[in-house]
Parts: sequence; C-alpha cells; structure tokens
Amino acid sequence: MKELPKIYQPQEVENEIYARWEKSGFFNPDNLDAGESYCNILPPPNANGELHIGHASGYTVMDIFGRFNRMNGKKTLLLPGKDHAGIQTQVVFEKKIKADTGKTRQEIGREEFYKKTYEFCLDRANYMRNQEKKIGISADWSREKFTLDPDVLKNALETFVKMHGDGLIYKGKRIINWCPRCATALSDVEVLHKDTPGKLYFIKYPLENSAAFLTVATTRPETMLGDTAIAVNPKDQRFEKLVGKKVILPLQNTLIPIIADRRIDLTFGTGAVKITPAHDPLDWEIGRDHSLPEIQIINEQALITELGGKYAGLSTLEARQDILADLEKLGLLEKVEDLAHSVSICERCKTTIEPLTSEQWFINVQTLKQKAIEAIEKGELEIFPTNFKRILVDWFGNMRDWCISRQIWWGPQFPVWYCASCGQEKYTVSLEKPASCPHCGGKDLTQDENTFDTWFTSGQWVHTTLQARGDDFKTFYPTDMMITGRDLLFFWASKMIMMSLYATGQVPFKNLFFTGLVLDKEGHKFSKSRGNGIDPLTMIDKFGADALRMSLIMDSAPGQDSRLYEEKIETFRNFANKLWNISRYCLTQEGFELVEKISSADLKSATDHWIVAKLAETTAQVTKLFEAKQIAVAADLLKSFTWNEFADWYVEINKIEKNQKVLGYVLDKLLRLWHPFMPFITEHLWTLNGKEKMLLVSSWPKNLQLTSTTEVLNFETIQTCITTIRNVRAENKIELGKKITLTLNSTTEKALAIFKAPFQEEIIKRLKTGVAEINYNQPEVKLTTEVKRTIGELSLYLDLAGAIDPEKEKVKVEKEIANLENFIAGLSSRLENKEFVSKAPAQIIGQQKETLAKKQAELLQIKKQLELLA
RNA sequence: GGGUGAUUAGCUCAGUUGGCUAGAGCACUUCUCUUACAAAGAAGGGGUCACUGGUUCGAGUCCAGUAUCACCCACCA
Repeated sequence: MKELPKIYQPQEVENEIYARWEKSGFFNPDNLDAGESYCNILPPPNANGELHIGHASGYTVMDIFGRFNRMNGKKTLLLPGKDHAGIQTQVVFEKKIKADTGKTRQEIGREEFYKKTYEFCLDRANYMRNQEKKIGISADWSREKFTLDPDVLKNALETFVKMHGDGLIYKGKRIINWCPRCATALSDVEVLHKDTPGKLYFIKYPLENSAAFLTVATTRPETMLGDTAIAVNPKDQRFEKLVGKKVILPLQNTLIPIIADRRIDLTFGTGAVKITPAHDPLDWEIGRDHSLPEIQIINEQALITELGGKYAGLSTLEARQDILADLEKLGLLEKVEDLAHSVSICERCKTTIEPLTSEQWFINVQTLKQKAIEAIEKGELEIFPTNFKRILVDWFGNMRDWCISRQIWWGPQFPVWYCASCGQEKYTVSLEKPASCPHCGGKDLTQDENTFDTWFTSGQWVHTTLQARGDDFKTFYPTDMMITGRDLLFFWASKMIMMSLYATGQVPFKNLFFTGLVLDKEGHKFSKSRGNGIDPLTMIDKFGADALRMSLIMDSAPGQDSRLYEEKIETFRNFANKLWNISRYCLTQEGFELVEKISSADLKSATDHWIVAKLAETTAQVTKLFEAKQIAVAADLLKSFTWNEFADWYVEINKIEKNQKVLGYVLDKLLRLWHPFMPFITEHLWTLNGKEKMLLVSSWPKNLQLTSTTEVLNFETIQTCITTIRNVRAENKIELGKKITLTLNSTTEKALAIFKAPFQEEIIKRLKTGVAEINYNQPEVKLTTEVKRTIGELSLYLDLAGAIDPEKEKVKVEKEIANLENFIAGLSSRLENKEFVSKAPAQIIGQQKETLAKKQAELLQIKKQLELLA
C-alpha cells in the first residue's frame, strides 16, 4: 500500500476527480438507470463577470440535493446555463469598451455592439463554467444553455406571440420608471427606494380673479411646469368652496382647475397637491381618472422639454434652482422645510429615476397572477422556508402590470413589425419578418426596436431549457426543485411561476427553496466598494472545495442569511482532514476493505453492536432530515457521529479489539453519507479503498440493521466507566504516567461480566485511563487513598495512592448530593402532580419514572460514599 | 406606513412535531507529540435561551405585547 500523506491535500486531487466524473457520463441522466426522475434547473448566473460566493453557496445546496437524489436511484438532472442579463451586462460591457477602446456604444453602432456583447458573454460563460466545476457541481454540461440560444429564445418569444394573441399584452402610453443613464424604461421591481434628506417647498398658486392664494407643498418644484390641476381631498373642509375654481399656474401662466380626489392625504403638507400627470405615478392615475391633460416637461435625458418654456434644455436640478429663484422673486415661495423622503433609484446604476409617460409594452398580469396565487395556495409547489409563501402571495396580490420593454440594445428584440405606410399604430406580431404588411401589403417593414426585460426570458427558463431537447420536458417537467437566493424572490421566482403556468399549464417546480445571503463576519453584504469579498476560487485553493461547501451550508437554516469567514472554512478543512485520517488508519489495517453488507453474526463485541446501532440511527435521521430539506442539521448530525463516536471510540477500540469487517462496513456507509456534502474527498477515499464503481452513482444507505439493545448498553457502561476515570484523574491532576488501580464492585455478577468479556479490561486500561490493574468485589473500606464513583449498580474505586485531597473530595461529593436531591425533588413532584400523570403521554411518564429511579439509586450510593469519607 | 427575520456561552450559530439538568465550532484554562490525525487527543470553565404577560402537566420551542438590530415592500406631494 502506497504511503498516504498525513494531511489531506485537496489541491492535488480535486481536478482529476472532477474530470473522472465528467468522463463517466453520469452527470447526464440519459446514462443513469431508468427510474423516477429528479430535476433541478440551475439558476443561470449573469454571463458578464465571474463566480462569487453567493453563486458558490447556491450551487452547493443544489449539488447536495442532486447527489443525494442520484444516490437514491433517481434519474437526476442538474441543468446549467447562463443569462444574458440585459441591463446589467450592457452597463458592464459599455464600461469595458470605454476602458479598452475609449468608444461609446453609439460610436460602435447597435449591430456591432450586439455582436461584441454576445462574444463577451460567451467568453465569460466559458470562464465561469470552469469556476462552477471547481465547486464540484454535478451538472450535465451537455445540456448547458444560454438565454439567447436560438432554441431557448424562440420558445420564449413564442410565448410573447401567444400572450399577445390572448390579449394579455398591450402597448400603451403609460407612466413608467425611466432611468436617464441607462436610457430605458424599468419595471417596478427594478427600482430601489433610498431614504434621502430633502426639502419640502411651499408654493403659492394665485386664485383666478382673486388676490388670494392656494399653497401647495412639493419636493420637486421643477415638475410644476407640467401641472394640470390642483387636488384636494373631498372631505377637506378648508378647501370645500374652492373645488371647481381655477388657479393660475405660476411661471407658465396657465389656468388649471382645483379638483377633489379621495387619494389626497388631508394631513400632509397643506392638504392641496399639485398634479403633474406626466411625471408622477399617483398624479398620472388621478389625471387619468379626471381626464387631465399630460404635459411632458422632462425628456428621456432628464432635461426640460420645449414645453417648459424658458427652462427648456436645463437639467431637472438646474431647472429647480432657477424656478425657486424666480418664485422667490415673485413672492410665491412661502417657505421651505426639511423632509426625509425616499427617492427612487435605478437598481443597476443607482441613478435617480424620472417617472415619465412613455409608449411601452406591458403584460396584463390580472389573471396570470391570480393563477399563480391559486397554485401556491393549493400547494402545487412547496416553499422553503414556509413563511416565504405568504410574502410571495401578498406580493402577487399587489403586482401591477409588468412593463417588459426596454430601450437598451443588449437583448432580444420584440417580434413586432411596423410598415412604413401604416406607421406605429398598426403592427404585426410574428416571430419571422413578414414578407409583406398584412394591413396594406407594403413591403417596407421594420422591427420594433425594443428589447425584452431580462426577466421575461429568464422567467421562462425552466420550461424553455427542457423543451429545447427531445423528451426532457416530458421526463422532467414539472421539475422537483428550484433553489435560488431570497433576493430573487420577486425578480425571478415570481415570474417563473407566472410564466411557466401560462406557457405549460403547470407549475415549473414542486419545491422552491430559498437560500439566504452570504455575509461577512460583521454581517455586511459583500461588495466591491467595501472590499470585503471572499473569492470562492481562492478559498478552494486554500482549503479545498469540500471545506468551502461545508462552511457555506452549515450553521444556517433555509432563507436565513449566514456569515462566512476564513476561520469557519478552516474548521471544515480540519474535518476533511479528520475523515482523511480515519481512512488512512483503516487502510493500514491488515485485510481491511470496504464492506457493503454485514450480518448479525459479524457483530462480535458490544462495541460492534454499539457502532452499528449508532450508524443505523444516524443514517435514518440524516435521510429524514434530507427529506425535510434540513441539510445543515443533517450534516451536523453526521459530523458528530463521525468524529465523536466513530473516530473517538470505535477507531480507538479497533486498535485493541479488531473487527475489520465492521470497521469496513461503517467506513463504507460513512463515505456514502458524506458524499453529497463533501464529494471530492469521499470519491477520492472511495477510490483509494479500491472501489471501481464511482461513489457518485453508488447507492444511499437505507434500512441498516438494528442490533441488540443489551449489547449497546453494555458498551455504554464501559464508555461511562472510561470517561469517569479520566474525569477523576483530571480533577485530581494526576498525570497519565502515574498508574492507578481500579476496583469494580457490584451486587450482581451480570454487571461485572461486561468487564470480564474478552478485551474489555485492556480497552479500559489503554483508553487514557492510566489503569494498571483491575480487581473485582473487594470489601468496602474507608476512603483514604481511594475515590469512589457510581455507575448504575456498579461501584468504581480508584486507588490514587495518596494523590487525593479527602477534604476537597468531601466538598465535591456534598455538592453533588445537593444537586441530585434538588433534581430528584423536582422530578418527583412532577410525577406526583395528578395533572401531569393524567395528561402527559405514557412514554414521557415512563421515561421520567425511570430517570427518577436511576437518580435515587445514584443518590443512595453517593451518600454511602460520604460515610466512607467521614 | 406595512411586512419579514433575528435576539441562545466571549464570538459565529444550530436546536426537526412543545418533553428528562440547553448544544456545536472558534476562543479560553489544564494536561498529552499515546504509531490515523497537534489541522490532533483528554479534561474543564462559561448561558436566569432579549424583556413582560399568556396557553400548557410541561415553553428556547406555541400565542400576545414591548425593546433593540437587520432586511424587504410602499403612489411619504
């Protein structure tokens, strides 16, 4: 046998292992034995950068579930891909081009820009794919997709055509969120709100034919250029008589009406609101309901338009300064107050949003969202954590029509055609350019210049990727699992449910699992500006992929944020090393091999029974936790079995009392159980143990046999005995080199028989107890050089040869008696409580009675001990 | 303004349907280089489970309220 290094070196084996997995073809479900299917369409990361720790975290969870299901005999598909990520990629790539060539997108031209961005994305996708492999994701690369792949895209665009046919899509001039920097419309979810200190300006509007004024309050005085009314609440008695009258709009010198609308808050500002339908969402609605004219005074570059009179051409901010100065001169600026309010900004570039009316494409979401809510409420998909279900349902409830057109260049163009003679009013919806205009027969057709909202295509990702290939849709849809960050709940998860329900009539996935965000040690988000990023690749280099995976999923519940820092990854690197060394020990054993099955005849000792029982119990629990999606708890359980039971006890005892078959059996199961979490090291150890069939496709342990309870208890007695002795030594500060004598007394021979079984005495002597000699049933004497301890019906006497302090021992025993008496008092009063006895389940009562009896016996023994001390 | 989550050991966090004296890792203290592992082993100290009520035989766990923090949503002129 080749000498293995003392320390596990992941860097030297991980790449080779991944290559073997890929070569095996088992990432492709077509090569797995037919069976029930399991599918997780992986969320496509944006193909414009590199993998960050958030991706690594998500991939780890997906891969853990994927591998678990594959080992459970499911035809498992993890389908990878990349997203073209419209606005974000355009922002990133424009910056890059500017830096590389000094050119702007306009200088390059639309067609060329699109081509170059496409190449850029493919290049990034290629780069990111290699990063994804480093994490160990067992995805089927032969099915990898990009949102702009022709087959996927065509499918998504067909949905547009179908929706249009069903009257769910309309084109209209409505108020939308406009980002002046990105020069595009945005949907509601792409707008962030940032609390900002601002000013509230009180402006006097002169009443028509009167010397009186009506004062309104506004945070954006420049929009007054487009005012077409003043609104007050109909219940507001202050303005009752003014409704229906007119005011003169200062600076523009036009007459605008005073209207009443219940949406006006009586308590805010002056109670009178200027209405600018073209530049404020609420004003737009009020304007629509009162048939007010819309005057667009801000253009798409955030500059004042011709309609703004002398302010035309100024930026909104410059116009504000000038307008305030002019109002001041006219004596119409009553006062200015400080006001904290929230400003809308672009999610991608943080530029202040200008609400403006614009011709855009919308999806009417009324029935779509209703269907989504129904599906969720009927339980057609389960959501983890469960409380996200209500958040999602509430969000759908408030969802407004979805603006899907963008004016950026990077993204698929609308399959909509205009004819030169028909103009913009009559258009044709068709995937292919029509040969002639169906309205007038004209030949001069041009395509709509709008591009789609990224979430329109990625919202169809699940079914479009599966429909792109053979029977995949039939086999895998609806998919089993979708795992995504909780930050994508509204952007993406909601759209997928809605769009797939529409396109296929079924939910896209049966389980929707949200991961939390990965934060730094102080709880901050990772960000470039903060410079607190943890690069997954660097961490893999340093600690190994398995350690990184473990640190990303441990100590965290679904949907809950978690913190990541190097010390944490280090502890799992240490654990991987532990696993390595357990195996290394096993491999040095004569005739050792991994054992798939054992029979009860193979269990020779109490220790064997114990470890096999613990293994069976752990396996059952871990499996159950997997099904409940509680992988962190599962891994924790597995870790304590591996370390605290198998390594600390069974492996230690194996050095004395050997049963290589059981040792091989437990290691065999352990490698399987760990594989979903730590695929690299387990696969490597599997191979080192001479296995030819890959662990990747080996079966998950189930229905492991249970064993004799008596034997298990017997081992636990030995275990307690050893711990007790170690304890006494440490308390009395006796170094291990100093040998002591152990005397075991019991009234029943049965209790002593456990120790007299083969090897047991040696086990006690060699497991760090420093016991040199063991005697049985010696007459009881005064405790002068000895310490007495009790375990059930067993009494332990440890001759410490004068190394004890009888006074200290006495204090300790008295303290223990008090403690026990206290506990017994509590327990017995509970057992005397009639309510408890009549209402608690029998099992609990039985348990507590047992504990009471045990503790009472213990108390008796300890009291005797005190006598012996005195 | 509405909502969600968090609050458990010095730090980072688990705690699955309420059940026996509440757990882990790191850090800390003492000891040990014992042939798988010092990235280790043995032993230990450290917590009125944020607060106040309630439900219950029994609450870290369920309910109500309070406080602090974080995040999300919102048509706050």
